Amino acid sequence: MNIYDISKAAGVSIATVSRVINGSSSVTEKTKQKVLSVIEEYGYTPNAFARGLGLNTMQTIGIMCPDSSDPYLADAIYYLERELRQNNYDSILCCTGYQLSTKEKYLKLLLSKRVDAVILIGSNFIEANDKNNKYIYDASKEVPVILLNGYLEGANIYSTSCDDYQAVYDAVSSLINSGIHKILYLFHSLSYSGIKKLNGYKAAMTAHNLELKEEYMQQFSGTIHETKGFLLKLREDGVEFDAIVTSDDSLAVSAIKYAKACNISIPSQLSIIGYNNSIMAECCEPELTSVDNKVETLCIQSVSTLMRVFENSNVPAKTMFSADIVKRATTRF
Amino acid sequence: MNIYDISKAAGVSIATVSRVINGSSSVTEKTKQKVLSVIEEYGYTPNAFARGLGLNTMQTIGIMCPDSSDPYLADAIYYLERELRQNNYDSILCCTGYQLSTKEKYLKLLLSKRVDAVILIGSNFIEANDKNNKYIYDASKEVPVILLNGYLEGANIYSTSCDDYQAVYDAVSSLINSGIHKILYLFHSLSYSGIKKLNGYKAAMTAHNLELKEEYMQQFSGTIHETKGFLLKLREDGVEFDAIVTSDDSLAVSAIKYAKACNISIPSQLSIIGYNNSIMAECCEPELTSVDNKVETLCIQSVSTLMRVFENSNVPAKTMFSADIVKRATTRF
DNA sequence: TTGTAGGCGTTATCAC
DNA sequence: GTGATAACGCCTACAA
Repeated sequence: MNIYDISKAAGVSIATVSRVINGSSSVTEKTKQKVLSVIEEYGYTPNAFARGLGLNTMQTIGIMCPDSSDPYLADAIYYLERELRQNNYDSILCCTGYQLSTKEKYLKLLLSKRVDAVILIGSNFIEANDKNNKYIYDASKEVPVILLNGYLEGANIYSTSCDDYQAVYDAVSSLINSGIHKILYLFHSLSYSGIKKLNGYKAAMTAHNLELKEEYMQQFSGTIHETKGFLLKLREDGVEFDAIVTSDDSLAVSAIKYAKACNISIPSQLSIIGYNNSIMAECCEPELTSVDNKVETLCIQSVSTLMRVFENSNVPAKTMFSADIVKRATTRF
Repeated sequence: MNIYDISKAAGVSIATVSRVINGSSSVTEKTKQKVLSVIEEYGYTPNAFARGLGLNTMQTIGIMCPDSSDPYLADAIYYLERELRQNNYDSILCCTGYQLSTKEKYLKLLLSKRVDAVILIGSNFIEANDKNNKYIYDASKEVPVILLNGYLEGANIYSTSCDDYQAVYDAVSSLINSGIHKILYLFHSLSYSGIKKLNGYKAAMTAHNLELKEEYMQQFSGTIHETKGFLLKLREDGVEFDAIVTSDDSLAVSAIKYAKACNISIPSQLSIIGYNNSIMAECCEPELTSVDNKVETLCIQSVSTLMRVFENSNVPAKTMFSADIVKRATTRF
């Protein structure tokens, strides 16, 4: 069932059928109705591949993220998909894991499918060594590249992010102002935003004349229970702290488990601040004070930016939102 | 840059170029190398739309789910995408929400994009009133339909599910055998698997000669805190229970919050069993005993079933796995 | 307002 | 082993 069959059945040319389908210019109401009724009768649907071939687009955006089951990234995917669909775009999802080689491979693959743009969720895509970002620059030569919570300077690259530096700076400052000085900063990785968060911690400590100790800046990746074990080990090794600020809610949940295991009471003896304000922050006990970095806002903005890029509007290459801190029960302020 | 440009530069015909690209039949090693080097030089990538038009496939599967930010569904999406990609298929994600009209609309939309198959995650797509499932039967006339945790009988419809009935039956029986008789069953919806779970509860109670009270079968949808409020209200209204079995981990987390609020100790005074064994089960305190309904297994099986359908292998229309109960700290057994 | 014809870039079927 | 050439189904100048 194609446009020829319809044209034959309706007694018009394929051009007219096409015009009706695309609601385009001047077609007599009468012929239009005729065609529509035939289309209805035969249950005809235009072939998206043929259309794609001609128009060189299938209205599809590639969404890449390391791991769609991470609650924070899952949220982002949800909002992005919703916004894109509202603009008549489909989303091809691609979970890359955290390896550079796989990211490169999958980004190429996505481009070979001729997506109209690519959205990279999370700063894990930006490598510290800039020459490893070549795959992103390469992509930007073909389609617009949208970075969510990452930043890279380049033509056709647009980034929307949250001010992670300031967020951690504020969180740490709040703790210090409430009289807590021994603050451990626990993080997953030194991705683009990972570095900004760490710098926020450093700056806040320094600004308040507190010594920056290596032992207070700990990187760890593992399950919730492995992370708990890591903290127990730290304590055994004599590292003392009255607060833990983390780069991710799951690390903060681990911190709560750690406190439980040691009979340390929260927040009187230990304050904890998470990051992302994900569902995990509400599941734990006590409920977690967490930085809300505005995923929904970021996603809405990203898609809106992309649509404006498609329209050739003048679009800023970088947009930044400030974060909020959602106070719950793991802090005293 | 298309196949003509390459053929010209390599001094061969487009047919030969095509053969080289697709690694197909007899091409001299020499001409093959010649073509490959030209392709390399020009950085040529075949046009996926044109290929799609000819082959009538772009190796793409539509994945539908009500809400990709739900931790359980997010897991499923992750595993499905991974398995599909291993089989050289892309995934178009489509979050439909819970409204029938939207599900219908989006399923049609997906089909109009000419996906090779559709995977529906979760039993929310199966309507109790079978005539409302017409949209699924319609879809199955065009492409294979894979149901994950749902069941519908029909040609070209394949379902992979977890034995929810037995899982709840076993969970409730375990409680009863440990001496607990006042068991509240709390659930979100009466979807296909929702009904099976409820029936599992009923059967277990009946099998142990316990009265089936309406007040012990409660349906509620809301946030974690709203659900906590609902349980508090139930208690105020005089409903007494020593255990809460839920259809979803988030409900179980709410139950924990409820117990906390009433100073009821877990599990000595109140046992709680969740469902899905999602990340939430490990975040809460005490950690949640939860039914593991094997998402990863379900996803692997679903994709493998689909691939066999594509090969025209003989494939069973229905596959069912049994669930496990993961014992943590909210139960005494 | 409507129709004709060419182009989009492949793959596949023939001949040679 | 390789090369013409016809689909695949749509959109869109251009012509009528």
